[in-house]
Amino acid sequence: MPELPEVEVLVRHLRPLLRGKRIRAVTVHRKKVIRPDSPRRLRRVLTGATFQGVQRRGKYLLFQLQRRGGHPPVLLTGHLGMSGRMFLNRNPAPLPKHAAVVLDLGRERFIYEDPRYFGRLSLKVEAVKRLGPEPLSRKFTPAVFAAALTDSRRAIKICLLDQNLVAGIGNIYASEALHRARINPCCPAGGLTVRQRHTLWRAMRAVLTEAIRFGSTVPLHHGPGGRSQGRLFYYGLRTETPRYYRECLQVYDRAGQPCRRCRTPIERLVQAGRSTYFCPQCQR
DNA sequence: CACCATGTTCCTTG
DNA sequence: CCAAGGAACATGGT
Repeated sequence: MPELPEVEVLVRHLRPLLRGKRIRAVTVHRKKVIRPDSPRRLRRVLTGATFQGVQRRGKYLLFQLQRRGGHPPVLLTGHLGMSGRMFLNRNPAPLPKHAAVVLDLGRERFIYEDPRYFGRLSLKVEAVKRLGPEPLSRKFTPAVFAAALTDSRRAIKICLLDQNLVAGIGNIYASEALHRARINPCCPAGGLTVRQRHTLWRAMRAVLTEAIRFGSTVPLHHGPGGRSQGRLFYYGLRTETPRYYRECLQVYDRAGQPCRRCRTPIERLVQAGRSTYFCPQCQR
């Protein structure tokens, strides 16, 4: 589930659904996902609080909550890890197998479920404060991006995954952006020309913006008739094509398949223990 | 059984 | 100090 576009689409989906809803009860099924908070503290802070807004910062969801009794507002932060999902359910309905935290909202409930439990739902904000600039914000200019890459001898793909350099890029969109910019993922970041940095800056923003427009890689549910027929719905937004956006990716998870631009087989390599996909022809 | 997976943190080594 | 590499976390898919 988890890169900037997936989180952005989820936030847009949740925002109107949560606004004004009051938390009646908090159930923590997996303590590790609320670390370093305790279930008791989370219950004490959240019970009775009302959702005011939902924002995104990098891959984090930020839930702004208004408390009663003159207490200051509180910020609940969420991260989906590798496999997390957040959604609303009608209240008396079966919980998913890996429900980690459930917020009782009265007639509905908010469910954070995560089979691998790598994600977080907590009151901790330190990691959010350390994040680099938002790649789609106006403050993220080509100059800001170029400056962040100077003097770095790390491979450019590794830099794109560094959340303190730019917030929100993950393994899928790092490969996609580099292919779009026609830059080899192994290039030392500090060795890129000014022109290449500008091209990559534009490619990153284009790839992220397009993914958001298409509803990102993860469908929330299918239209009437299920998977076999009807349209796919991505967090409530109808897609522009009757296909998974995942199938529109240029290189990610396409090792051995022809590059959509030049037909050369896509290659896979491992950087920092993670797969990188690229076209050896288009990307020098 | 093997290997892979949209992420982050911590630890060790150079 | 920086960089790179590996392990850990925990479960599911192929």
